[in-house]
Amino acid sequence: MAVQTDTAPDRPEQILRAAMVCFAKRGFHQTSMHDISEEAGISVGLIYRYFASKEAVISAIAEEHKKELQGLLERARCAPTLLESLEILLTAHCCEDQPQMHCAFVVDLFAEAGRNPSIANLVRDVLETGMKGVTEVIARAPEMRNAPHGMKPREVTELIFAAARGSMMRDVLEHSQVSAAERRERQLKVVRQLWRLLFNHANEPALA
Amino acid sequence: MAVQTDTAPDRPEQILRAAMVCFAKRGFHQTSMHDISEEAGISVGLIYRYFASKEAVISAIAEEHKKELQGLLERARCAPTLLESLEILLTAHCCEDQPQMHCAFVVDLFAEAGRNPSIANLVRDVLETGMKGVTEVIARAPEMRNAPHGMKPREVTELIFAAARGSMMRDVLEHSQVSAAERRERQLKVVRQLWRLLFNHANEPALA
Amino acid sequence: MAVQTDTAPDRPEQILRAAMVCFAKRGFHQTSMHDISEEAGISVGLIYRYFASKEAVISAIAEEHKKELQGLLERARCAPTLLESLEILLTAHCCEDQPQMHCAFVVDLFAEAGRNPSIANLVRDVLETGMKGVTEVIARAPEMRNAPHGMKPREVTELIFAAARGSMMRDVLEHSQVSAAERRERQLKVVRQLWRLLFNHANEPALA
Amino acid sequence: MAVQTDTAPDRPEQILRAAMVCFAKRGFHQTSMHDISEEAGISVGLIYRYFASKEAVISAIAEEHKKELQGLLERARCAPTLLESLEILLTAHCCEDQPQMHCAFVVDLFAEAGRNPSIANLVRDVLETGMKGVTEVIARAPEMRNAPHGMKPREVTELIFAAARGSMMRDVLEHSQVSAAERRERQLKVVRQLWRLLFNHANEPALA
DNA sequence: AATGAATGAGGCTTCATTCAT
DNA sequence: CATGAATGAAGCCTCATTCAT
Repeated sequence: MAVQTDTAPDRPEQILRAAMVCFAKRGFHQTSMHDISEEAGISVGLIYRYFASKEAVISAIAEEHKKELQGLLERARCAPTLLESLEILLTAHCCEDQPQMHCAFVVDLFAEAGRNPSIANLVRDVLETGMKGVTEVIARAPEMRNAPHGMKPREVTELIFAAARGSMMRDVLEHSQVSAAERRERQLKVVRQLWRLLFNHANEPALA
Repeated sequence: MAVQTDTAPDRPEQILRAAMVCFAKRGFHQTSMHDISEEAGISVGLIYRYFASKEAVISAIAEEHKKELQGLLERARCAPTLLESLEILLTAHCCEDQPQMHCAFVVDLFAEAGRNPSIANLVRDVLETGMKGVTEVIARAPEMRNAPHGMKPREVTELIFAAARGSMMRDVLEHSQVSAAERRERQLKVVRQLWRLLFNHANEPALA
Repeated sequence: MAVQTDTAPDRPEQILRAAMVCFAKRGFHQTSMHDISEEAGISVGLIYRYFASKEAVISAIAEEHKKELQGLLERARCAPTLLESLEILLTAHCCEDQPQMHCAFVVDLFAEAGRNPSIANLVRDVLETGMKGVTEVIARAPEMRNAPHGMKPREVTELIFAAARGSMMRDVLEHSQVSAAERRERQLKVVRQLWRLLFNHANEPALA
Repeated sequence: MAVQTDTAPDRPEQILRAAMVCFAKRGFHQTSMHDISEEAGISVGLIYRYFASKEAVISAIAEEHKKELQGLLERARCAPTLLESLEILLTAHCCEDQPQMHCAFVVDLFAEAGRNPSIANLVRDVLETGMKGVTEVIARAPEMRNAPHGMKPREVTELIFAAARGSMMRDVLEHSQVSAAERRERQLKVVRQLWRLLFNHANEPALA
């Protein structure tokens, strides 16, 4: 029924994608509306037809970030083993192709959340969603049964997420010096260490 | 010979303290030079007698952050047990009195580092200093001898720092909702869990 | 098809004209962007849509000055006698109606050229264009054939231009005290004297 | 009687010399009081003990310029021949050693005179003094008796000064590209041409 | 006599936002 | 729906001038 599906552009989507690129490159407050309009290939005024203000764009992006994270969660949930789930979750920020979340953007988002309550609420919401999902996955994991650490699933999740966020912050520092692939490799090593710490039997020898 | 020690203000210090307050409250790019001058109780022009530019103020703060971290490291090195060392290191960002580093500021600093190479270098430098120090502490710790995880000291440090940074990011989200003391308590719990994971024998009972 | 030719203002032109007025009145460095915007009846920001910076405005004016000089040159080239050519060239700065070059502005331009290499290049370019044109006019003039001074066309041009510039500098001193017409009259006298010196036989009687 | 003649510095003189250097280098309005104080090796505040304002410094410099020009005039008056007098007068701006007048400064002075009436008065005064002196020299010159041009001494002076000023403006454009010696050489050629035009018998062949 | 810390107005420039077309 | 010209507040920074020491 819908005509011109390929010629009628989804303006909001187009704008958000452009904004995402700019935000990841320069941060929220270093990005001007003109930057976004240029990246999107449209006029400045048109942005205001779909978003009330620059802040609205930022919020919308945070919403999109939430959806991406939900998708990620879904993929993690479907992974055959717990280790693979964790690998998916913890290295998501390493692949910087596609409309994926760049680590610089996420760090900026948290920084913004520190001052802007509405962003903070959004980010908290995203985070809680993600953590609930992961907590479930972990609670169901057979590895948890023999885990020697005595931590509750939620506690494990907190630790995992903290490590993931911390790695993201680190990545930001080496953004242009290390390739995404290299970072991913390094990150995977850390995930496996964490996994071994958490779920392997203590007497199993480390393999590397 | 120097009289009036109390009336002669240390302008650079005064400015940096004011800037720190503003940066923590609003972030670098949301803080105007006027904000800083007002917070410091001086005129805008006076800032420029001591700092060449706004960026110079940011860099100077980062330098100060480095010194604080070095002091923290010293204290951690002197702690009687490894667990106490880690507690000092990992919860430093929780006490927000005194000229201490606010977590919001640190997250903003990392975000800025993602785009500004000179800031990135500074932060990398600070980080490396901190990590070297902690790696030494860990390498010397008797707990490492019986550690079942097979990780090298540096690897352990990386994990610890990632968790610490990740916690800081989380803190940013709840800045005004949770008291520093509460956050500290929660954070200590995580540290102990991490410590147990890393250094305690699996069959040893948890302490706290 | 283009309607409203009278309501659509040529912004760059409007800005340059306003800037010209301000620069002639106050000099480059005494003129603020606000002065220009006010003189043009527009907002400050709008200037930046058409010119990248204040310096760009100065350069653009210098370019326009070049074009005016080329027009002047054309008119001089078409004059029936050499004397008339010279009168056109040497008294151009006396009539301060129309979008013409004010002498105060030109003196300021040279002063600026003394420190700003990019302006210096522009002015040199303008000057060279003018001098080449005049040299040609002189070389072709029948008066040169019997000229007793033995100077090459280029040398004559240099002298003429020096005298013209020197007169302009003088004019600057009496800008508001003497009318343009008076200055022109006085200037014409000097031109004729120079002309007689250069091209008339000594025994020929003065004309004016 | 005067003690410490060599240790007690003549502050006003010292300040003016420094200001002169700065003005020649950067122009009046690009020179800050701090620039001057630095060049003079004193504090900013001290300048205000001797001069009421920046404008007062500019005026004082113009006064000094007047004195220098008077000295120049004296030397020109003492020259054995008219040609030598003219050479002294017209090439003064070429030697840029000593506390002499730099051409960039003079052009800037005229530009300033175009807007600042008090400076304009000063410059006019200087100019008139100079022109009177030169007119006298010319009136007395034996060359004037046989001069074929029929110009009055004052008219000749006007022409000479115009050419001199015009040359100075030109010099400003090539300030850093041509050495003072080269400029002087070139300038001398022009002076001699002008002299020949004015005072040589028409039938004398040009030599150089 | 001399210093230089301190002020604050003002200059250049950017940018979120509006609106006529 | 779309454009982009236009606005003006605000940001960073400079600088003439003052004044306590």
